[in-house]
Amino acid sequence: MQSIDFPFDKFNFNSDSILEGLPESDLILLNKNRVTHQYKKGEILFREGSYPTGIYYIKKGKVKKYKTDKDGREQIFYVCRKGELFGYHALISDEKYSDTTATLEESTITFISKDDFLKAIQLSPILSNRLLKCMSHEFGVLVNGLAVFAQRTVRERLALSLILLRDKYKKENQDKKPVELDLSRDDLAKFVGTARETLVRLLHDFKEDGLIEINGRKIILKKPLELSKIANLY
Amino acid sequence: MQSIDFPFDKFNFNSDSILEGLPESDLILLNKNRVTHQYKKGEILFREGSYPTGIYYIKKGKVKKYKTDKDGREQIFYVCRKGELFGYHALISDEKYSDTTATLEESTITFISKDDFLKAIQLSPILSNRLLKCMSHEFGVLVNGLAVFAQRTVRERLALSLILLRDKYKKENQDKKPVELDLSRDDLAKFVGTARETLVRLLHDFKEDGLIEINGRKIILKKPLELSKIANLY
DNA sequence: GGTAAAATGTGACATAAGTCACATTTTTAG
DNA sequence: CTAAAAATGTGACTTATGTCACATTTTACC
Repeated sequence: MQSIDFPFDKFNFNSDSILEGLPESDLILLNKNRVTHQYKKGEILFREGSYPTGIYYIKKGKVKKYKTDKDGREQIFYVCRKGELFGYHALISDEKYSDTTATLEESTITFISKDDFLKAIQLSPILSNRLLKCMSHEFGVLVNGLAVFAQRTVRERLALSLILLRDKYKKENQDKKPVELDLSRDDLAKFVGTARETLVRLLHDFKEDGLIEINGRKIILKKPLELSKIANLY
Repeated sequence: MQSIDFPFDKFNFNSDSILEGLPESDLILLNKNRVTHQYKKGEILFREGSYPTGIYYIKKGKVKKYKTDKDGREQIFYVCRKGELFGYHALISDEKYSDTTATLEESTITFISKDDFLKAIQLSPILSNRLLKCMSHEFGVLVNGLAVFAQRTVRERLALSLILLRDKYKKENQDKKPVELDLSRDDLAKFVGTARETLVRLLHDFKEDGLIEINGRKIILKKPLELSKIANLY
């Protein structure tokens, strides 16, 4: 298997770092009223334009964050995996959600109420500093994403997307097994930012060139290094 | 003149709010070693990939924030005007700059050193809270920008860009005079995310349709309302 | 004030990528 | 197990937008 040296941090939020190893006292505050809930695939956690009531933590599963335009076209701009926190921006800025978030697969998600979270921020400089650091990092990630959409071709974006998603679909303790991307062509197209038809054709080109393997809906990267060259970022 | 009800906040950072009316004690900390400098048009304040040494505040003028790709293509993703603060993300996240920032016109800019700024954050919960709020807001702004690049046509993006830039080029105490966008075709093309040739042709279409007026490099919006319809956002 | 350099504008052409209309395969549910 | 629904794949066609190669206008500067 090709190993690959890729700057994932330029494209990944780092929200795991917010709660990880937080002092017990802070965790107690946050966990006071937390509720954990099981979601089926495709369930919406919050919608763009609605008001936040709390934040979410993924114990198991994955969610997609996306925008829907006037004509109903969906653009996925981020996929959160296990361990990530989401939904805190709108809450902190006291605004409506700027995106919609839905599960990509069956997921277990913990909800922390608005009051608990805001109180914890006020009382814990550690938490507040971590949020500052995390959101500063996110700024760069989104700017990089924006540049990709503005400057790269669909083919380049697909190559990049496959690399980024492989990282998301990596399972722990399964370093031996190849990573299988398990999402619909539709969702992949919405992540890449293209039409499903175009996506399908490009996938077959990549397969022809031996860069990927396709098993039904599942995609396995055979030559991530070549793909990163096609992404043409650096 | 057409008045226009447009959600500018969805596309503008709000960094003015960070320092505005900050307690005197905090300002003293921040201003301890500040230096104000005059810049000519086109000067670079910092480059993507370099390490931050402080933050910047615009007393007069405008700067563009942009990414340059492998092939040298520039994508402007934000224009800061008088009163805005910039350069704090990389500093807070302790990372390299994710973009390059350069003056768009002759500008007067104050520099606050890294140490002073970081110390002020540690000592002032007000400042730290404002930064949190501001960066949460910026998240939504960048997500909106990303969606625009992923989903809107060049024509739509140009209409939107003209509306957003008019707001940036608005002069205080000159509500009577029409706002003149005074930037090069090249920079406008880089902001819209298109080729200069395409931009020029679309501008002439808009002129034909009476939506804008062109005086040399200067552009005046005659029908912002129509333009906002063309932008096709809501 | 005149000349070089930079910025702007235009025509011709190429092409990446979207759309539409179906065929085929896979999944779901009764 | 089977029918219906959803997801996937394919061919034909259109078009928005980029590229190249210059003409023209504006700006800068000795």
